[in-house]
This record gives sequence, C-alpha cells and structure tokens, in this order.
Amino acid sequence: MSRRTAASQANAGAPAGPSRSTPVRLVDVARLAGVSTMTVSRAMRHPEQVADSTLRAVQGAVAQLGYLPDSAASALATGRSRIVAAIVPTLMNSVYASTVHGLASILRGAGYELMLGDSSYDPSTEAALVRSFLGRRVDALVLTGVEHDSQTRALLARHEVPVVEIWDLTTQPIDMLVGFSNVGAGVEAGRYFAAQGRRRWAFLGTSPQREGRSGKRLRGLREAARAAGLAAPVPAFVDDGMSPAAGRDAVLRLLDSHPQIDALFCANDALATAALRAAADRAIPVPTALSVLGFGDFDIAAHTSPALTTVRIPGREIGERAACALLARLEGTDPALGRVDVGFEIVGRESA
Amino acid sequence: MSRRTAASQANAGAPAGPSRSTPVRLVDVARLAGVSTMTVSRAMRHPEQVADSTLRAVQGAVAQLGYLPDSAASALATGRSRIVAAIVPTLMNSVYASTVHGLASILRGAGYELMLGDSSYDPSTEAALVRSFLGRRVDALVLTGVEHDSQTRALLARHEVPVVEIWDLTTQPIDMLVGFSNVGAGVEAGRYFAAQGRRRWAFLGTSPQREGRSGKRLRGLREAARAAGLAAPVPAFVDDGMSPAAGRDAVLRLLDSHPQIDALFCANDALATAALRAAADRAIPVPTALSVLGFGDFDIAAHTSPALTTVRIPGREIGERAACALLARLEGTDPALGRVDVGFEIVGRESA
DNA sequence: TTGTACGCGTTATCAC
DNA sequence: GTGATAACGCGTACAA
Repeated sequence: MSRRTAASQANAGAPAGPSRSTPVRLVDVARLAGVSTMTVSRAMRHPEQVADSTLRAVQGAVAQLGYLPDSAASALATGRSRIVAAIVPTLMNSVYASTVHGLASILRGAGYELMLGDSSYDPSTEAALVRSFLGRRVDALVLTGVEHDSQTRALLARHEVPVVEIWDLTTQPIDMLVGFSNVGAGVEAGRYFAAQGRRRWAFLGTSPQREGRSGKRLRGLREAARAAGLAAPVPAFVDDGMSPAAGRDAVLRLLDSHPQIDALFCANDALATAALRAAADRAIPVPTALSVLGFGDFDIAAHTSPALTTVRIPGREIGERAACALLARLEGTDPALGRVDVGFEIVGRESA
Repeated sequence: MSRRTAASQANAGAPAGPSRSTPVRLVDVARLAGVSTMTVSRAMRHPEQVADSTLRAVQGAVAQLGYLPDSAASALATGRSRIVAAIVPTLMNSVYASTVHGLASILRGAGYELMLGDSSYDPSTEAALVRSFLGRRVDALVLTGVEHDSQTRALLARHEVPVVEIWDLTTQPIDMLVGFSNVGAGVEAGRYFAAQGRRRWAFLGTSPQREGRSGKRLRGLREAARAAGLAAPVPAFVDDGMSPAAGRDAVLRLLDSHPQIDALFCANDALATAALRAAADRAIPVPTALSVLGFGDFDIAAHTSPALTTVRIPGREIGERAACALLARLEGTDPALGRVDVGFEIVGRESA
C-alpha cells in the first residue's frame, strides 16, 4: 500500500503551505516538536507524565499542524472504540428522542460518541443493526425493549459486549436494564378510569405482536378491568406507523361500533391527540362522555384542548441512567447497578 | 502488547466450545478454511474473484466461527471508515428526526453507518462535534444550516471531507447543499396573510442571533409586509428551548399587549399549538379573529382543533437527497449535484 | 522523562 | 485464482 508514500512525495514536491489536507500524523507532530511519537502520544493522553517544556513544544506543534488523532487507529491499538451504539424503535417519537438525547449528552461528556439506529419496531432490522454495530466494535450497546430476535441474542452471546436494555422490565435481562413496568402502567391507567367510575374501557395501540410494550400496557389494563369487575377493554390496533391519520380513523371506527365506550387509553400521545380530534368530530364531549388518557407526555400534550391527561415516562432520565450504568461498567470504577426501575406517573390534566 | 497472545493462550487452555468470546479474526477463519487471510478477505468483499469451492469453504468457516470483520481495522487499512456524521440542532423536533431517518436509511442501504450529534442550536457545540467526528475520520459530514463558527470552517478547510449543508440555502455553500429558502417561506407566509386581508401581523420564534433560519423567516415576513404596504410585523422571541409552556406565555403577552394583531406566523408547530391554546384561553376565535400559521407540519398539526395551517418542509426528502449527494461523491459514480432546493408548501387547514 | 520496537486486524500490491 | 508481505496510525512494554 503506497497511498501514504505517494502522498508524502506529493507533499514534498508541493509548496506545503500550513493548511494542507488531512495526512497529519503523530510522526509529523513529533518531527516538528523534535521529540518521539511516544512523547506526543503521552503529551496528549497523560500530560502530567511529560515535562512542561516538551508539553508546550508538543502542544505548539499540534496547534500549528491542526493535528487530530485518528480514533480508528487508536481503537485498533487499544481495543476500545469509544463508541456506544443505541437502537430505538423510532426517532419520530419525542420520548425516544429524549432518551437518545440523555444518552448522548452523558456519553459525550465522557468522551464517547453515540452511533444510532432505528429498528422501525422490526426485530430483524434490530438484528441487522446489532450485527453492524458489533462489526464496528462498539464498546457497548443500548437496546430498546426486552424482546429480541434469537439471532440478536446469539450475536450478543458470542461477542460479549456490555448491554443495557431500556424502556421495559424483565426478570431475565441480557445484562443491564433501565426501564419501568409497562404492565404496571396499564394497571394504573385502569385504576384511574375505575376511580372516575368509567365502566366501558377501550385501548388503542399497536398490536402486541408488533410491539411488545404496547401489548403489555393492554395486558395491564385488562388486569385492572378484571380486578374492578368490569368487562374486558375493547382493543383497537393501528399498525401502520402510529400516524395520527390512521389513529383518527381507528378511533372513529371504535366509537361508531362501540358507542357505550366511556374511557380510552392510548399507547402514545400522538394517537391520543388523534382520538381527541375524532371525539370532536363525533361531537362526543371529553372528558364528560369520554375519558381520554395518553401515554408519553409529548411536548404537545399540555396544549391540546382539552389538555391531555397522560402517563409521563422519564425518557431523558432513562437515557442518562443507561449511560451512567454503561460508563460505570466501561470505566470499571463504581460497580454498575444492573437494574433500575425509573417508574412513571399519571399527569392529570383535562381529558381524563 | 500481549493482549491477543494472552487471550489465545487462555483459549487454548479452555475447552474452547463453539461459542467463544469476540477474538475471531481473519486468520482464524483462514486457518479453518485452509486458505490465506487474503483469500478470506476477498471472499467477503469480492466473492466473484474467488473460486466457488473456496468461497463455500470460507463461508462455512465464517458461519461456524461467527466471524464479524473488524471495521476499525478495515478503516485503517483502506482509509475509509464508512461512517457519515450528521449534526442537527435537536432531535426533539420531528422534522429533523425525519431528516435523520431519511439520511440513515439511504446510507445504511449503501453500507454506511450514521453518527449523530445535536448542537442544541449552539455554534461552538457544533464546532466541538465537528472536531470529534473529524477525529473519527468520518467519510462525510452533514451540517444543518449555513451559518457556522470560524473554528468549524477552519477545521473543515484543513480536513477536506465532503460536506452537505441542509435546511437552508446560500450562494456560498461550504460544499454541497440541500435545502429551501427560509426567507422565501417567510415571504409566502406573508402573502398568505395578505390574501386573507390580514393587516396586523406578528411573528413568534427564536431570536435571529440564536437561530439564523428562524430569523430568515422573520425577514421574509417583513419583506412581504412592506410589499403589501402594511406595518412591520410584531416579533416575539422565545429562546428557552421552544417549549410549549414558554411559547404559550409569549403568545399571551403578545395578544395582551397588541390586541389588534390578526395574524401570527410561528417558527414551528409546537409554538403554533401553544398559540392555539393561548388564543383559546383569551377566547379569541381562530381563524376568525386570529390567523395562526405554523411551520414544519409536525405529526400533530392535522389533529389540533382547529387543525393547523402550516408550512410543510420535506424533511425526510432533505435527508434522502443529502445522502444521495454524498453517496454520489463518495462512490464517485455519478457526478454529485451540488445544490438542491427542495422547496416548501403551505398546507391550508383550518387555523389560517 | 523519553525513545525503540512491535502488535492491533485488515487490505493493496504484485508475484506465482 | 491464490498467497506472502508490507503498510495503515497509534499505544504499550521495556529499555535507556
């Protein structure tokens, strides 16, 4: 491979002004500073181990050359990429966006970069992403949810990498876990309806096969209905991307076919907003005749009319805690806490 | 560095079951398949250059060992990381999320991974991200907006990397550009108001210093007002994170201090939703007494009441086109088109 | 405190 | 069609 050699020759022939292209390596800095590469490396990584005078010389050379260490080479030499990968179902949902934001800010503060993938709620896409990330030798992996492909599990078993699963709970996590009980959220939603004297509940979300966490919320709602001695909630599923348009149609169908429904729990606030609109279209007063409860506490929830009562999930906190757990493991300082339940909270506003 | 050696020895001593830890390298596959490392490398990258029988042998060994090529090593050897970095102001806004999604899906299809950063609308954070990404030797960079730190520009000048700026237009792009005219959007918003006979306009957004694109929309609105022979629009700025709560207060203050306002252009739909709510709070009928125009066409825009009239930006398309432009440059096949104006469109619904 | 020598896992070259 | 060899740029023992 004579790429480098050729470039060097080209440089040698050229006027070689101060602002050349990329090829600035450790050696170049070392030469300019009049020291060895090792000293430069140390000066950048452990400045305290180097004499003040040489340190200044190195820093000067670095600045003059605009040297930027090559992290690929560094990764190869150390076996650590300082990259963490995260897979979320979608970025289009502000709660996952908060989680990603929380993750990224903590990690970046510790010198790690975040590599992001969205699985579109598809387990095999998740597996493909995991494979790709593992190939990039990421130092750790964040996975949304606790249900994964057998292929994903096999991959993870082979390449022992720290893993944090987020946004759900399970008794058998792959490794670490930061989430909350989705079943519990469903149960609390039901109790909330029961306390209001609602007797005929419905649920709007993605189908359980497609998204386990939504299914668990439905399961919780069912349990609460049984406990309250009420009929099982009527489920309605929208699978094409949780778009408000599809959601609205689904709610319209639901209200038309089951006019006696007096409470509706939606798997996310976008759907709940659509439900509010559908109720308005049918002239059904909310919350008088119909209680609408959302999930996620999206930005807009407080500003719909009526303002949306919803289940608030600390999305950003999930990201931050996951990042901290990973860092603890990666830096090997504090013992990493394996399992965190961040909980949730029903924010009572006007719609329920 | 005897990490590898030590590991090998440990492996040699252990039972060495089929599902060992990571250390599976090209050599291991080569040994098992009875060929050289070069042949394995070729079998994976250019299968057509290798005999069918050896190909099968290699594939078998790869499968049996669960081999995953180390892209850091590959990056070092080839000089290409197959990573593209993108910097957006925030992920909390679904339009940028679409852009990121568009970028990621096209890039992944071509074997590139996306590394993401959010600048929080802060130029110096952007510079820090650019520095970090450059250190990672990303193959290309996507930057939101056309205004950048001098430090950012210096960095980019030194390390010649393909760059695409998105979400705005300029006559002097750093390199490639995929966006639309923010000034133009402001002008069209004004024309829309003028056509409705609105005479006293207002603008709600972030301050121009903080976010150039929002400022350009205001500038466009001003131009339109002048052209229509009307007074300059009343500006109101919310700088603390575009939160609906802050937005609502700002609108309340605006409406109270300038009761004659009959049209309001908001820099994003979250703000517009807050404005809708504020108008309801003051019992101001929309759109009869007040026309509210949003920006971004967020998911929820169609389902507020009244449904939000807004400026639709093809966020996803911006991402996709940017990705295509990059790929064209990186793969060197088609000539990359340097400048794309994707335009925008006012979606007339109920609020204006 | 600083330098020498070699290895990290992969690929390009060029000969066979 | 296949293999030996030498990089790619950096970090770590170990010696000085």
